[in-house]
Amino acid sequence: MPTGAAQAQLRSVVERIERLEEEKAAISADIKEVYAEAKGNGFDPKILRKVIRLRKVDPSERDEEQALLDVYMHALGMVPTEPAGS
Amino acid sequence: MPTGAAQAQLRSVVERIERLEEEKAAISADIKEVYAEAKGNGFDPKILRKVIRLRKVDPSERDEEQALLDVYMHALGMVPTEPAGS
Amino acid sequence: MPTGAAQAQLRSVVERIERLEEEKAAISADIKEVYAEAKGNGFDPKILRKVIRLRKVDPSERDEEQALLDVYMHALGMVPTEPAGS
Amino acid sequence: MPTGAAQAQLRSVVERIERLEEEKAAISADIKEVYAEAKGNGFDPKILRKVIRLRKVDPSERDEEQALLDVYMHALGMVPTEPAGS
DNA sequence: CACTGGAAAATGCCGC
DNA sequence: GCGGCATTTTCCAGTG
Repeated sequence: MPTGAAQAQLRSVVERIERLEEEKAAISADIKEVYAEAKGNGFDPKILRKVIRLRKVDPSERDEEQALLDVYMHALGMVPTEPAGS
Repeated sequence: MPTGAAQAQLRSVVERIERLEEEKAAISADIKEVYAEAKGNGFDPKILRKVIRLRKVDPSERDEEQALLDVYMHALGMVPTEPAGS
Repeated sequence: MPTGAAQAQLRSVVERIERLEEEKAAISADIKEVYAEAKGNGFDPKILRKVIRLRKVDPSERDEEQALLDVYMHALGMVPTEPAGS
Repeated sequence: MPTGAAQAQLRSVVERIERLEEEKAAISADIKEVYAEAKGNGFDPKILRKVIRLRKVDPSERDEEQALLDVYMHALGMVPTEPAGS
């Protein structure tokens, strides 16, 4: 393969990534700004983050947490024959 | 302040943040994809990341850190990575 | 300060850290071994990790989760007259 | 297999792992402490970490990576960090 | 053997 | 200004 082609490809890759990272950084800045603004309006950013985190994990937990709970109960020796939640 | 207003504000904040985080996640996925594609074309992702990181810090700072690193290495009796004969 | 002293100090620091990291690595290896052994006895390592993680977060959640719940209720518009904060 | 035996085994596994993780956390704390102390004595923790990382990878490998990095940097028109005159 | 997921490390921010 | 915390990024092991 011609070296020049590889070089062009490398430049392309690097530039694309850098471009995307810029966009990402911009979004991160926006998020930070929203938190700051919220803080200015009297909301506690830390708690805000927690709430948002909770909202994110809640849906995925629905099916997974249940299975995990069973295991956890096993570890404690509390194995009811049938899990209550249907 | 009316409680209702605070509530509306909170909802707005949370929704805006969640929206932004979605966008951010999408960009992250894009970046990952570019790395994967580059890897498929024979580029080493690890080195790629290193280059991109280096490009982010301005050269003077880079030199500065390097100088300090050299000092530490000397103090420890380490040879400061033989420069690849320019 | 005499350069020689700084050099000696640097060596000391580096050696102490490296020593500690060795110990840490040894412990990590032990942990891995326990997981491997458990797997050999029919336990699923992945689930095992999850249980252990759960056991770790549980205690801290006790007091914190409660406060969080309040906030979460706020987010849903269920605000009691007075905010708890001092 | 008797359930009771499995249960006992599980408890044993979990307890052993938790014990080891405690020890590991203690060591991590020690390491942090050494870094903090070193910083108090005028050493740059960031560079310190870099040196220690470098000492971990054997020199041949280090050179190899460096060579590849140089190739990439050249392809991108970056000057490969002027070596600090020996 | 590549990929996904999780653990560990490092960087940056926030509060004191 | 510094220490601590949270987030982010990187690395590695397990898995298909």
